[in-house]
Amino acid sequence: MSEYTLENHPCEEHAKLVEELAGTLPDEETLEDISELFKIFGDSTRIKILYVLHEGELCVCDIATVLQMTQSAISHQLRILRQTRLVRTRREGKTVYYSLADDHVRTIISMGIEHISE
Amino acid sequence: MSEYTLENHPCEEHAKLVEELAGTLPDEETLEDISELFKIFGDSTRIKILYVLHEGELCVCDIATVLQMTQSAISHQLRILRQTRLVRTRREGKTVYYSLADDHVRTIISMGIEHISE
DNA sequence: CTTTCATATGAATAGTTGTTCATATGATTA
DNA sequence: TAATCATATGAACAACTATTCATATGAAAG
Repeated sequence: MSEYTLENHPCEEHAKLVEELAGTLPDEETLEDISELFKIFGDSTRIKILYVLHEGELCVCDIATVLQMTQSAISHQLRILRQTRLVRTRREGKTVYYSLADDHVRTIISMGIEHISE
Repeated sequence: MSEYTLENHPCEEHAKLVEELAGTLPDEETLEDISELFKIFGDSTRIKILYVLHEGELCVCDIATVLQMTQSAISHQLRILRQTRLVRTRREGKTVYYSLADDHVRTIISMGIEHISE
């Protein structure tokens, strides 16, 4: 027995507050989506990719060169960024150019940088 | 051979741009710190904890009750949030109250919510 | 001092994730 | 059509992580 319920709650006085909060909590799916979004930013390779795309579009091999990583590793990460719609692609012959999907991504990165530099 | 260098780069025309970007990229440690920060937000349990603390301080067992999880699981996650200075603690007898460390945390969560609702 | 309560933590485990290697796809050029 | 180039992807593996269970700590009450 270690999972508390609203019935056997040990801090009796908090019961009302707890019940209220349980009501205001967004649904599981939404909270899952939010954490999934942040999970994308929680990898230094992906942060680096997003950072270099900050300036403008780049092709896959250019990103690999700048970050000194293999084309495969970069491509795998770009797939994740593409699936979560954080980056956009543009094809030009054999080359595929990647760029940030919108300014939202920029803002989130800036937010992280700001928090770190304190 | 799959790791590109500035020397054997296949997209000759991009060489200059690539070299420039390599220079503007923040140092490894900073980028690691930023991704580490986002990694904290990349777990739904921690997001939920931060969300319920949004309203005000709560003790460990109250958080466990609201989130319908074990005290142990919550305590482990609170340790991570404490170590990364995203939450603060205040002791009152046997009870330990947790609250958000600063408004920065609030802003980041709002950011995530905003991005999701599109 | 013993018991009880709230919280913290170590060890174990199951699930997840990032990179590598090999190979496939899809577009250009010879 | 064959060869080459840029990119994508599947499988495998190593590293990491969140939860559970058992137990420890530390404070209050009896």
